[in-house]
Amino acid sequence: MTFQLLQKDPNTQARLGLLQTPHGMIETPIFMPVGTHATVKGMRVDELKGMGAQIILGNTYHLYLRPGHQLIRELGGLHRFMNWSGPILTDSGGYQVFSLSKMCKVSNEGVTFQSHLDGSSHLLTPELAIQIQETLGSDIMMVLDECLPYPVEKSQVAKSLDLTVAWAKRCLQAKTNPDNLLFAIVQGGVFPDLRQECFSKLREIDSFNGFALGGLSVGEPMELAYEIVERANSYLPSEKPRYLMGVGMPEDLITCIGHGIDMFDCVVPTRSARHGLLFTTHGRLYIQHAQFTRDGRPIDEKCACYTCQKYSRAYLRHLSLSKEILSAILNTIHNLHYFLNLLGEARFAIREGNFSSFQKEFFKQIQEGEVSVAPKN
RNA sequence: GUGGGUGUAGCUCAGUUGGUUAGAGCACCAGGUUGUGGCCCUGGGGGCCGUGGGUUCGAGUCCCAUCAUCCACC
Repeated sequence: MTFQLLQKDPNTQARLGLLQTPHGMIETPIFMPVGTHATVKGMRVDELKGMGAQIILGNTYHLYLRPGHQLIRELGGLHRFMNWSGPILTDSGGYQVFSLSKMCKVSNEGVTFQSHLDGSSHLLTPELAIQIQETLGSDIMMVLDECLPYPVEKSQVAKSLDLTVAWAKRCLQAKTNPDNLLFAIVQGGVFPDLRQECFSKLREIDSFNGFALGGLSVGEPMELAYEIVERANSYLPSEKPRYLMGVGMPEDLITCIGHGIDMFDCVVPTRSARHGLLFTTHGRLYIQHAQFTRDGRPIDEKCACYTCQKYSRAYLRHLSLSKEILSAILNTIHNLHYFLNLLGEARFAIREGNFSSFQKEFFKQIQEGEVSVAPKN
């Protein structure tokens, strides 16, 4: 059994679990930092481990185009290549084909797209998506799916479902390594009935190691996404892990854990860090704001991260405005620490059986904002 | 010293035959950012048009002087 459900919260749908992968166990609920180009931007792997990262995400689309999956295999596989010995989840490349490539054309066979790097043309099939992920040495692979934008006609979403299901089946058949895990992706846009229909068809195939909810947080109001997640809890099998792809903000994570989600990934902590947006116990803080010019306090007085131990808001503001490399590094350390620590606290609360009060306290502190904004100049 | 060029937003510059309330990019300030292109999107504040005269109904624009600055030649 690869997934072990340890505990369920009495008042919410929150779950505590253990997921076994070829490179080790991970505790769920979990947040997976995104390492697109075989690196979590700005972070050394010992720093990642030090702040409690258990599993990271690599991008099939990017690594396939550069430096190439075969090259990575020649150099010992993705783990050795990037010096990360823990578990790695790889996406299928589907999302990036739709979001990054210059043009893409979907057929039953797969998706033809033009590289955003050099314009070269490629055909990504379900079989190739699996082959690339196996070649990289992924611990958790994702099926190739069609990710539709928002808003989109229901009829088009319905039509897309059959393709996503057919591709999922082909991905399963293309899988050659029994050790690696493979997750299916439930699509269906913001339509609960289509979501359930998609799941039912995937369930018939029934050999996936987990189920992901895809195609959310692509521009729809978060309330709609929450509704999809909440409803999915009723039909997703409790004995398999559930992964909400691409989500999200701290508020989204805490809400969706309460709806039974086990795994998340999102670029928000890392990308926001590079743009100066920091997450704190009391909500978001944009470090470039003039109010921090002479603020000698840390980002978050309750935070135990390296950045908060050593540096002031005033210094971090200066670095961010100067676009210094260290700005991205220190901000990323803080944001990732915040996200990973938040999930750690959530797991603790579930273990203690009081996740709902943890949720309430979390939102209370976020909404309160900062008690004192800045010292007088 | 002589000849020529340039002075417009913090910076780099547009600005039509003289015609409403002088614009842009960058910077700055403030929102946004959800399966990563070190971005991107939206809004905002900012001008004695070097200075002083003159012509004109009307001057950033034309004329004179002056100051600053750059280039070339003595």
